[in-house]
Amino acid sequence: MRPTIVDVAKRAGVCTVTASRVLNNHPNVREESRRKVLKAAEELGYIPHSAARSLRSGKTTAIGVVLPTLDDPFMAGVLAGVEEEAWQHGYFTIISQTRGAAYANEAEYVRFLTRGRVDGLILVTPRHEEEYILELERQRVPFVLADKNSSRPGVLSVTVDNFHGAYLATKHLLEMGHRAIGHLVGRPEIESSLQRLRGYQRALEEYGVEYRADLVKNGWFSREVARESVLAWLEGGNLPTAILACDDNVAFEVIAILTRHGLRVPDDVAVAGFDDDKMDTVFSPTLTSVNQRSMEVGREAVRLLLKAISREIGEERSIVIKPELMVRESTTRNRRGRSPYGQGPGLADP
Amino acid sequence: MRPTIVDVAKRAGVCTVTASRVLNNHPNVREESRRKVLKAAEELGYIPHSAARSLRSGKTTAIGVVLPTLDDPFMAGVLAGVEEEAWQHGYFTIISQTRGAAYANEAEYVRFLTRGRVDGLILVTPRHEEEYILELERQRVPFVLADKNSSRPGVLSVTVDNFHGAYLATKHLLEMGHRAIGHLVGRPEIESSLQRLRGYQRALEEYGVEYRADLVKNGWFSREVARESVLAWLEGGNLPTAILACDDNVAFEVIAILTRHGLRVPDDVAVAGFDDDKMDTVFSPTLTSVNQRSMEVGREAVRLLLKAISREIGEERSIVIKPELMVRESTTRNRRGRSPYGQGPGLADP
DNA sequence: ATGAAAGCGCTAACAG
DNA sequence: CTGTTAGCGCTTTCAT
Repeated sequence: MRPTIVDVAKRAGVCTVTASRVLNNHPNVREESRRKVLKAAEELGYIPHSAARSLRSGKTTAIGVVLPTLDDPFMAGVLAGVEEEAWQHGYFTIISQTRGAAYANEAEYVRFLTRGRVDGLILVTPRHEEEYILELERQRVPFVLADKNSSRPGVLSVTVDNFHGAYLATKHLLEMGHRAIGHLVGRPEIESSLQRLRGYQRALEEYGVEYRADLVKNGWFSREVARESVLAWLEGGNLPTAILACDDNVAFEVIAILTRHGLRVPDDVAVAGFDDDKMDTVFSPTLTSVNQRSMEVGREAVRLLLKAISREIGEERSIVIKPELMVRESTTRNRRGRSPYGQGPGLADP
Repeated sequence: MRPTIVDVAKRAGVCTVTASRVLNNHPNVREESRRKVLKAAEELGYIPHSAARSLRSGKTTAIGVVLPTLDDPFMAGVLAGVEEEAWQHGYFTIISQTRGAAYANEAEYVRFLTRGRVDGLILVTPRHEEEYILELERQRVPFVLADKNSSRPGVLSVTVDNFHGAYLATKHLLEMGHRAIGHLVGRPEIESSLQRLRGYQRALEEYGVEYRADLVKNGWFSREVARESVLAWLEGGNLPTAILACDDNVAFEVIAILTRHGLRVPDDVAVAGFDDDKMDTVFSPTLTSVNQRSMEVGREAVRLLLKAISREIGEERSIVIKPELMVRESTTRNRRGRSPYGQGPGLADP
């Protein structure tokens, strides 16, 4: 049988409470006792039982993150920030991915983690809010929403200023002289996608450029969908001179399609994306993109959550991260000419 | 205070045992009792306390995955497979990333999860094995190593046949007529990288091509390191006619450097990578790559782990996943000519 | 089909 | 500085 704290205490010749104190770095323990307990624990290969500890103490020293997928640069960034910040504060991070709507297991994961497994939760872009946000509130489980403004007031959240991101990118395109600027929208049911659309519209307004519905099409964070949209523009003869994609993956696809149709980026059409993916600087033209500072989102979410856990929440219930625009070749005319070595590899046919 | 099972039982007018039975779908409960308990639980917003449940039952219905990073297509694939398979068997998946050697928190995460949080562990490419594998064995914690053959016999593991993957790729390059084939090695301290090196060597042997030490350089899964290696070849005048990179990220970098130096891929130098990254088919030339079937790795790891948890381990203690070679343009001479629309975007200067 | 009693492993509160 | 007592919330006997 695996050793318990009783075995450790027995072996060290002290009572379990003393052993517990040593194992938890409490003060007021004689040096000799401390030594003996640690030695006994070491010899027995003792590992404390988390469940027992949590049950008694009411603490888990863990925070949970629930998100739809891990195969995404934004998510990876958030998680890196969460892990780093949590670790610094002595917390472990437990991640669960719900893998999309197919399973609809999001609520189950939240419930699973909620009681006794973590001290608080970070929900990244939750889909079926309604189902369990209320429950979390009722249970008084500390939680923070990341990358989504909750409709419920008072809910803690860290969001990227998507409006501002799209605004910056669109403004940049306007300043480069573009007037027919297309936008491939992520998903109409996702709040952040709508905010980007508004940021795009605002920039147009500011420059006195009329909003054209035919220049706004579906992007859906999907290459296939984006392809259809671009093809529709091409066939309709109303191809914009600049395109703001919903993410870099889609932006790459857009560049590929345009290139295949004999158009050059950025000379004929400028293209910008979202995410500042690490691939952005590998290929030519390098991709102009909105950096959402995802690690910062993760870090702030943890800071907010830890405050909620220790019931020190102040005024600040909603943190907004300002994205940055990374201007690169895909939107910059008169780029430093072609490579002196001739044409490099282009983009692939599908 | 959050409701406990006692509250639920009281409200339903039964004892806690009956409530527990209902909540755990035990048979032998009158339909009326069942109804009453479920109603009470619903009304109170009851969520069972995981820690208490685990402490008593000795089960968690959760499996843990510990891995160094999430920002990697192989890891994302493994995790997708794990989550899918585990969910099908009624298990939750808890993931922890240790974020590299910087923290050296790998062992701490393993210990943290080990007792009372999960029923078993999947360790993906563990770095500091020695530190805790022994401990896990001693504690009789079921665990499976993924993507790494343990030095200890009897340890459960799922590995990609890296030897075979590199062998397939090298053989393909040989069949395309190449004789000076370079290899950028991942990391000499990682077993899988060494296995790939051996697979590469074996293929050369089979084709009677002599192994040249000068054609094997550092890749380190790092763009910077790969760049140095390629530059060394260029300056040394011993550039191979084909290069097998340690992963797709490095392969992209290689293509970028070669292109910048006026060389064309695959016409002057063929390039292949590992991972079958989703970017492989976006850019031209599309990238030939070894698909490691990472999802399958994850699925098999779960199957093995669940057997270990239920103590039904049979003969099969070590599963080997056969990778597949995805042949694409970057290694295929006489590719279907240039795009009829002229040169597409090339690869970027750094 | 239901309940009473016991205790999983640990630590907070108190007493010494 | 150390120990005794109690009990976190739940499920597993074992009895009825």
